[in-house]
This record gives sequence, C-alpha cells and structure tokens, in this order.
Amino acid sequence: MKTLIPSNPQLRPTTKDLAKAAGVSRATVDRVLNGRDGVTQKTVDRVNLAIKELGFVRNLQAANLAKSKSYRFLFALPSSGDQFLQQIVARIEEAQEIFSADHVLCEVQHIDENDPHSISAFLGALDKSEVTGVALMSPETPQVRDAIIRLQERGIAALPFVSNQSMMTDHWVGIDNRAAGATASLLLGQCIGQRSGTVMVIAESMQSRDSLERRLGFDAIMNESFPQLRPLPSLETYGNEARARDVIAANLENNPDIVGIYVMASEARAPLSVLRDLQVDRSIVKIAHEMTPCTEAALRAQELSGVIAQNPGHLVRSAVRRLRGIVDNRDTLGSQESIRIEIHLRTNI
Amino acid sequence: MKTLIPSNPQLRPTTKDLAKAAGVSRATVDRVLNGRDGVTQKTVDRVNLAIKELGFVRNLQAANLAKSKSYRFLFALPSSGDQFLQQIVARIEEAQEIFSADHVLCEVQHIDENDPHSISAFLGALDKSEVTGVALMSPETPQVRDAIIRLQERGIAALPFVSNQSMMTDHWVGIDNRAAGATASLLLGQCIGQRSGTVMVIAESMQSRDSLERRLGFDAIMNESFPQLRPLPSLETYGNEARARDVIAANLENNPDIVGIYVMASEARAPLSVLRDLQVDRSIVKIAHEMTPCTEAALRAQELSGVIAQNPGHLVRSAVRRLRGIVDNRDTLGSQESIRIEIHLRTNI
DNA sequence: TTATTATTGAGGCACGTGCCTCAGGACAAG
DNA sequence: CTTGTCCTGAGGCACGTGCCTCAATAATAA
Repeated sequence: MKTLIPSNPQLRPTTKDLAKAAGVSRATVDRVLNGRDGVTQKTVDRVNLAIKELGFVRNLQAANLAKSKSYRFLFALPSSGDQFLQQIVARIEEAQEIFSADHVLCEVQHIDENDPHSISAFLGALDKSEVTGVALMSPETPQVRDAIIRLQERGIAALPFVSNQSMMTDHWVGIDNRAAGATASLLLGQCIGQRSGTVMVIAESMQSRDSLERRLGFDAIMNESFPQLRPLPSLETYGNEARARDVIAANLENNPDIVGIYVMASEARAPLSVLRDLQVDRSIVKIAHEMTPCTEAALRAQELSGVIAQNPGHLVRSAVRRLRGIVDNRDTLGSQESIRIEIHLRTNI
Repeated sequence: MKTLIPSNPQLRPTTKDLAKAAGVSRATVDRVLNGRDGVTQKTVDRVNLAIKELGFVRNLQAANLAKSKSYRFLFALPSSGDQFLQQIVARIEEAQEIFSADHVLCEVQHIDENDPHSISAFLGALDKSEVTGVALMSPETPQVRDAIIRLQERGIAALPFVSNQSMMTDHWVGIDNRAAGATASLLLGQCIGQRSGTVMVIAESMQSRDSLERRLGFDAIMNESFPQLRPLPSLETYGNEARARDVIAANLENNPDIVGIYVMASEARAPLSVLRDLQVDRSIVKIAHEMTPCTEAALRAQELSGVIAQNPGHLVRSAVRRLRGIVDNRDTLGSQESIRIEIHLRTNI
C-alpha cells in the first residue's frame, strides 16, 4: 500500500561544513556565530550566506556542553498564602524535575508585592553569574518597571509573570484578563438563564490592573448580552475575612434580588466561606477564578457553577521555555506559549 | 595566563565521579549504565548505589551528541479531510520547528483508517533504523493492537494518539471522552436553562469507541441533572452530507420540541451547514466538538453556544514528549501530559 | 596442575561547539 | 624602510558520554 519512508540521511551541517562552504576557517565561522568582533563585514556576509544556503542551525546541546552552561531561573513571587500561588510553587518544583534533563534550575523567591522599593533593590542585587533569568509576579509600578529594564541591560532575562505589566505586551506570560472577565460574565449569564436580577461582584482590591481588566470584560458582556442582569459595584475584601463578611452581608441585604455572584479575586476561600456561613440560596449562580483545592471542592459540591482558570503548570513551563528562549536568543513559538482561559465545570476538573 | 577553574558548585556528577565513588573504572560504569553484560551483580550493585548516593543523572545531550542520535517520529493519521485533522497536521509542522533544536523529526503518514489490514502491514514494515517512534490515530481492532505490540517488541516506540485504544490506559495521548460528553451535556443543559424539551444528538458513526464514550457521559449528566430534557437516539451521518440532511430534517420534523443540539462528531461542518440551511430556530442551543475554522466562526456568530475541544498543539507536543520519554526510557510527568477538556465560549476563543 | 573463561581496567577516539593561543599576512602610518 | 594594527587560518583542548580495543587479573573448568 504505502511506500516506505525514504531514508534521507541528511544530517545537519556542522560548523566545519559551514567553513568549507564559506571558504573560511572554522575559527572565523566561530567568530561570526558568536558575534565576536574582528571580522570584516564582507567575511561576515559570506558566512551568513553559507548559513542560509546550508540551513545551518547550531547544535544547542553541543554548545551548552562545551560551555558547560546551565540555566538558573528565579521565580519572584508574592509571599501571600494564596492557594493559587501554592499551586504555582508546586508546579515550579515539578518543572524542576522535567527540565533537569536540560540543565535548568528553578528557584522560588518570595517578595513583598506591596513594597516596590524592596523589589527593585532585590532585582538590582541579582548577579548575572548567579541568575540567568527572572520571572516576576508583581503589580506594575515605575520602580519595578525600571528594575526590569535594568535587569535586561545587565544581561539577565526578565519576564513578567501572571501579573500584568503594561509594557512589553509580547514578552509576558499570563492570560488576557479582560477576556477572562468576559468569559466569567458569559458563563454566569448563561447559567442564570431567563431570570433577571442583580449580580454581586467580589474582588480583593480594585487597585490592581488585573482586577480592573476583569471587571471591564465582565461589564462589557453583561451590557451586551444580559440586559436583564444588573451587576453591582465591586466589593473589596482586602484579603480580610471579617471585612469580607461585613461587605458581603450588607450587599446581600441591600439587594434581595441577587441571582448571581462573581468572585473575581484569585483567592476565593474567604468569600466562599462567608457565603456558606450566610447560607446563601443555592439557586444563586456562583463563578470564581482559579482552580485550587477550595474551588475544586466547591465545584464538586455544586456550590460553584464554574471556575475560570489559568493552568499553573502551563504558566510555569511556558515561563521557563520563554526565559530559555530569551537567553538562547531564539524565538519561542507563539501558539505554544499563549496561556488559554480555561473553563472548568464539575465534569472537567 | 589561564585562570584556574574555580571550584564550581559541583552541579552534576559525571561518570568519572561515579567511577571514583564506586571504586571501579569508567568502563565498568559505562557497562552498567548502558546495560551491557559481563559485569558481576556485586559490581552492578556497587555502581547503582553510587548512582543513588551521588544523585547521578546522565547528561542526555552529551549522550545524544556522542551517539549522534536523532529522533524520528511518525504520525500515522487517517487520510480524511477532517478540519480537526488539518489542525493536527499543522501543529505537527509547528512542532517540527520547536523540537528541531532537540534533533526531533516529525513526519505525517496518512493511512486508511478503515483498513486494519493495511495499517498492520504498514506498521509491520517500519524499520527501527528509520523510525524511532509512531503515534497512531486509528480505531481499535485486533490487528492494529497486535501490530502495536509487535512494533514495541522491535524496539519502536508506539503511542495511541487521540483515538482511544482500550489497552495501555497509561500510554496514550488524548482526552477522556466520557468526561467530554458529560461536559457537553452540562454546558448544553445550563445554556438551555429552565426550558424543557428534547435534545438532538448528531454523530458521524456510533461504531467507534470514542463516540460511544461521549454518548455515555452525555446521557449520564442528562439523566442526573436535567430531568426536563430528553436526549434522542444518536443520528449517524457517516460523513455524508446528503444523508446528514435527510436524517437531521426528519429528526427535526418528528420532534418539534427540540431545545438543544449536540454535535458529537469531530467534524461539525456538514451538520452545521445543514442546520443553517434548514433555518433552525436560533433559540435552539447548539454545542459541538473541536475548534476548527468552522466551529470558531459559528461560535463568533453565536450560532454555537460552546465548543468542547482538545488542543491540537498540546496533543502533538505531548505525543512527541512521551515518545521521547519512551525511547529514552525515562518517565514523563503525568500532570504535564494529561490533555484537558477545553470549553470554548465566544469570549475565550 | 593447566587451560579457559569471565570480569575489570586503561586508554583512546568520536560527537559538535566554544574558546584559547599563535603565527602569517595585509595594510597603513610613521 | 620599519612598526604597528587588523584580519584570518591552523591547531588544540575542553565539555560528558558512547563505544571500541587490548591487556591484566580473577574465577572456574579440565
């Protein structure tokens, strides 16, 4: 039926082949490949032409072997006890194993997310010989932005991680929070169905860019597709359970016609436990963010209708791949690295 | 003047270190590591002990370099013009680029999915020196199963791909189709809301294991959570648009109270186009499988409420990583390789 | 005992690249 | 002319592992 695969023993060309093709020595090829100076432009062009013609690609393993190079990446994460963060830390340790075959070391460094000055100082103290790259999860501030730029100038790869930074829209790992809010809105609206009423929105704080974007996306879809629903102003818990209890209880009392609740914060434990204590009607549809032990249990118990999530494992691995791409100066594939917005129902946990 | 090698933090022990620690020569270490015979059990144990104590891990890049080994993987896919398949083929070409740095070559071979004999013959003719591993997408038959086993015996890695094979539950790449059907059911039910009525189910064929499992999961959730909905028996299109038109039209006529449609087939083009032609009421909720240009457009047009999908890029990359894991005889990380059931609404395409 | 075999050690080359030294040549300025 | 600078080639070692040969020793059989 089918013909066998033709055996094309076309091995990859080496620097030796390159040298021969370009009519230069291997030393010169090496100078060009590694951007060392002391080579005429004419010679450089000749080598580059040969590279193109032969389709030469440098053997990274051999190169790394020769340099006995290894990658040492740092994940600078907030120090909060967030369950989502715990997931990420766990995935970093996993990634450690996966990438150990590639000489990649990952470490976690906890930082005080609310102290831009100390973050900046910390990043400024990093040494290129000790750290190859940094994935940074931190709210955007001028100090942090500057620190990132200075990192890059010193030859250390830097990558905004999960938490959005307005600059370098192409160089970051995380989801589109506007679309995430829109997705939450759509799912909530669909689950609520024909009923009309108001929708409660619970956030940790509306200071952060991420929260604002989610809210923006949420409202857009609400307005566009669910005119019978009226989203309330965002409640802010500030990560304080007592405060959460107060504002949520008050909100419930003031709005007896609540038919849906959107827990926008990445930490849903406090809001969920408060809602449980207040014995909120089960017919009220609830949506939260991020898959954690807490939200997973709530999903199974049908206490939550759905969870909008970003996959912590993908986030971590994508960050590692991109950091490596930066230091190796090769481009990473976009479609692989875009982090998708996941929807979890109780059937696909 | 040469600077002495700074006592680098001994990153990874080498075979030399191993030899010293075990009190044997490097040649013996090599014999043990590569499973060559002619070594006393006692010596083997001593080396293995040293491996454990030092936490030795073989440097795969160096090994591959020495062997000048490269991986050559074959994706054996059905020859149909399925859009989902086209996506997969496109992702394989992408993966080619990503993995080229690791000396991985991927090729696509189209097979006649309905001719188990020719598949078996094709697999049987593969030579280890030409093909390192095969990812096979094919319905389960005894011949194919045997061919897979014989492949493995000949030292060629084999991996069921997307299409389910009952054997080797741990060694395959794809989603849990039962859960996928359940998810479709839940999403459909939620979108339909309070309304009651019947639900149309369109399949390509109910012969395949995948279809049966999806249907099973679909019915389970329907029965459990949506008593007001009555799923109809599965329609079979056999990939034939004319036939699709007939059975769907008849089904619509016989059941005027249809409130939802579940397109179970991975190719939704024909059913969607038929439904469009028949000018089916837009209030009827529709769910389909797999993200393709067709379903994506339908989603954007709000013609489909949701799409249950498995990510083609992940499927391909996961297959490559697992094949590589098999030939390198190391275990791949489960959590990375499980393919998730994605839910796409128009907000998270 | 001797002959035979099994086990181990020593050493070396290879893979493809990075990086180093040294020498030869071209060229310009003095 | 010499002197100096710039470009290039030649050659070699290193990285860690696989694989080969050859000798040396230990264990076993005859």
